[in-house]
Amino acid sequence: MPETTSLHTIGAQLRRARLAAGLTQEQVAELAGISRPRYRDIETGAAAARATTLMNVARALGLEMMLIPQFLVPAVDTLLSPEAGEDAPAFAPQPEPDDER
Amino acid sequence: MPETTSLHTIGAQLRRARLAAGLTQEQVAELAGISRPRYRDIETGAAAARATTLMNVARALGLEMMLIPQFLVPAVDTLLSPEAGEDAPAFAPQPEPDDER
DNA sequence: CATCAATGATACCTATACGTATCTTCAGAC
DNA sequence: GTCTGAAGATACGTATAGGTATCATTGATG
Repeated sequence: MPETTSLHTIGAQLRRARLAAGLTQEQVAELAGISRPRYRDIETGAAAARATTLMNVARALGLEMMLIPQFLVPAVDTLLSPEAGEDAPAFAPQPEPDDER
Repeated sequence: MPETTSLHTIGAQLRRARLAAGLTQEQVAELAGISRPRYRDIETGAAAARATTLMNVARALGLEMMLIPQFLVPAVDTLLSPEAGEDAPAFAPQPEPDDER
């Protein structure tokens, strides 16, 4: 997976969280202590923020950055999608809402 | 929490994962596509890597970077420490092995 | 129509992550 | 003792994240 894709994935997740919280880019940027153009770059995947910046942005949106052992990722994914789970094989491909603008 | 602390926390986690995998700094650096001095800075918390760099390093160590809703962090923490859990309040302060060198 | 807020986008400057090279320190092995 | 590998540390040049300012576009509202 090219890392630009990873950036887009992270950005899309941030955007979903931001819209769910009813915040503007400017508000999130201020909460995270960065400028709006920079937050925009992060959300659109145009730039790779520093780890500390990403953590600040995530926290501003009620998210926390964590490093998860790969073999536990499916279990965590199940936690993240309450409605999709229940009788899923716990290793489901994860439909990915794909809110790509 | 000052962000230098966050960097130290991440670095300590990477170090634990690296030692558990029996790898040298040089090997992890090469797997992650960065130089040894740079990996060292990340592991010691001396520098804030880019998000993409951190993701590459994490993957080299069998970890995955994820953004978790804060209210789910305790649940995920429980997943991460199977032996510590069981009868813990699920909101335990997490003893933190504190492998700081 | 005009107006305003939110977002997309560009340019320029500074701060810093990153690569490369180099040196030192420490712990084992011999 | 020497030798060797892993890790700590520094310096310098380049690439890029981040700040500030500015303009354009879109959508809603009057």
